[in-house]
Amino acid sequence: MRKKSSAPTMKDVAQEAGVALGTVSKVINGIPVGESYRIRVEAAISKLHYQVNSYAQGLKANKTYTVAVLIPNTKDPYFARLTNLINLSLTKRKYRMLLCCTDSDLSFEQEYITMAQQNKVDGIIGLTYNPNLLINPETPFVSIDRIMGANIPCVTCDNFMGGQLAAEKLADLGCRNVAFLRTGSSLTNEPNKRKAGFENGCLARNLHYETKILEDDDLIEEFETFLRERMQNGRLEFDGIFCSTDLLAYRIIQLLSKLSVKVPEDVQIIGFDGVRLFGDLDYICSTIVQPVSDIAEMCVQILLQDTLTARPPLICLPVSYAAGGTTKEPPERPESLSG
Amino acid sequence: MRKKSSAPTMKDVAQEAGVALGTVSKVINGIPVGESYRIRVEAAISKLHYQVNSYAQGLKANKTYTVAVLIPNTKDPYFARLTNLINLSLTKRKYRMLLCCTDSDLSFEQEYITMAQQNKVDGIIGLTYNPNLLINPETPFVSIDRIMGANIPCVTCDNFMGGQLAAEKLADLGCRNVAFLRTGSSLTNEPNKRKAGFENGCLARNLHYETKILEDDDLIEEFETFLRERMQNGRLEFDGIFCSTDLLAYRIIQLLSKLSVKVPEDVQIIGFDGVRLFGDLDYICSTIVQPVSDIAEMCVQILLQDTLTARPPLICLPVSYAAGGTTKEPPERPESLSG
DNA sequence: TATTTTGTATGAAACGTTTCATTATTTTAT
DNA sequence: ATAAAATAATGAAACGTTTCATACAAAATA
Repeated sequence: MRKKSSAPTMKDVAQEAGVALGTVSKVINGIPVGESYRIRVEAAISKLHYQVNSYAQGLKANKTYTVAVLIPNTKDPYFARLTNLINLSLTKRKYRMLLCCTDSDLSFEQEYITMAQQNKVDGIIGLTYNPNLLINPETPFVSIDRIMGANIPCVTCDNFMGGQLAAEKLADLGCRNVAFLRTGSSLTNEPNKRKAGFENGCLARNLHYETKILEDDDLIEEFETFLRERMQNGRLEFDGIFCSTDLLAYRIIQLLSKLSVKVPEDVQIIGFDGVRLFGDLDYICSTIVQPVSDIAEMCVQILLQDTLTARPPLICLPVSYAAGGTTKEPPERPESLSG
Repeated sequence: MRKKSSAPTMKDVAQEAGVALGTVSKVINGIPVGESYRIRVEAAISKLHYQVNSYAQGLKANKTYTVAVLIPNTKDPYFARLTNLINLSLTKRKYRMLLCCTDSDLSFEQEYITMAQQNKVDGIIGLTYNPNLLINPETPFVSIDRIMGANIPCVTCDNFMGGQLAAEKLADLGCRNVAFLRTGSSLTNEPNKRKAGFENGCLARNLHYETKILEDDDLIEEFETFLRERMQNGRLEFDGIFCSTDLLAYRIIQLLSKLSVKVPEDVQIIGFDGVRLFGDLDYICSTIVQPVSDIAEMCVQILLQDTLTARPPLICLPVSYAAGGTTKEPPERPESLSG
């Protein structure tokens, strides 16, 4: 009689151990059984190299211990860090993470949500852009930075306060004439409040300000035109710039270097996100730091807590400021070589 | 009679449409059925908002269309990029990616491999460090940068050639006295060949060289001691340094700035990996660039191809050099603001 | 019209678990 | 020693699919 070629099942284990199916199940799930039974079952398991089939388990339990995370990409260090922290938080709770980089393809976002509803995952954490996502209200969903609907919790940082903080910092550092730059479309997403907060802060400190927004991410060259127009005799009329993200800040700095404008001597720059090199070395620019650990933790906590008690639809976490060399202060060096 | 509260099943659809179970299955799987049947089934599906339960499918098919990716973290931009590209490549093939950041916890690596063997995933792509991983030969596994065993394919770049290239570049740029620095333990992983390649290149070009290796990643401060010892009258005796990774290069540059050694004027530095800011902006240092797209693509290709024909156990992809401002050449600016 | 062939829908069985009503055994009380 | 109660193992049924042998109807042939 040939040995079965496919993987051993609980039935095989039961037979080998000379016990019933239910007994094997109990041993596997840590439910107490008689000493002698447990020993025999364990022996059979290791003899046969038995492994549970989690699909059969999932079929019964309708629970997968898997969460889908939708994120534009992992190349942007902010997203990469967020992903890493969400993964950590999920792992702590014995959950697994199915990662979907939606990149520019908005249809991926819907596809993954559909998948979630096919029981492949227990819930979704999504940083999405597609404005028409169909989310079944039965599917646990936590949104990052975008308000999706009345019953879908959204975790974000205090973007308004962040904008305000940027204005105040620039004022404190001696700026009198500042600009706000942003790329990306004007969806109903929370980060857009950075602008309002900045304006509010400028008014409070009596700062003259101007705003320039490019809807299309790819047309960043237009900022060059904008900045050139604001130059006279090789001098930029702004002495401070607040960029909606660190990525944008970095590109603006490149641009300014091309225009021979010095940072931070001629113009001070503050970004947003708190991006660091290699995740925890230097800040790449002075920046409003998102509490990325807290955001990750909060998303997971809200998603996995089964109590569906009334909860605030919007969880807004505090931001902070960090000097990163693009303002007239000594940059902070988080935990590097402080000898 | 109350409506069932749980999600509708194929049975419900069959009943609603007045057809057999098998017919519903066919419609769902795109197998031709009579026009009138198909229409009725489709109507029932949309009426009931039916979604297939992929756990039941998985149980039958023993196939999950999911691949686990084991990676230390996503904070390191190189890993983040690799993850992103693997995800892209998997998505193209209709596969999903279960991401596991193993971080410092080596036991996670084994846990995920066990999981794969419980049919939660169809295969694994792993960049692992745990030297004692137990991999069932039945489980499709592709290793990155580490040779795991005779029958486990390993994808890597030409690390030896990379080291050689670094030496040659430094020689071409006028260096006469160079150093190789590395952190991390000396496992049997492929990247260790960078050292041999570098030494080989130095010998070929008649460069004087020295090597300093720190087994423990956290003791990077010891490089400070090392470099201080190699200084006389405020002048470093090396005019070129090759670092085993861009991360290390970056930290060495910080260190040198503290010692008032100028890069690239006093000492030229070459790293390894090809890390760029935000994934595709500037190189953060002059570097040996890994063909990260090809590595990702190759891993997926090898993992998913069902033909188990004899294949080379080691796939070695070519590297290239890129100037990034830490050597005496104009840095390359990949696709940024080339106005 | 009777018979064979072809094409297509049917639904029971199987995948590998977990659950729980039933049965067997041991312990305690009388 | 017997009855009752407590404890623990048993294995059939169910989870929601896919598959495939069977049944049926329509078309083709005699």
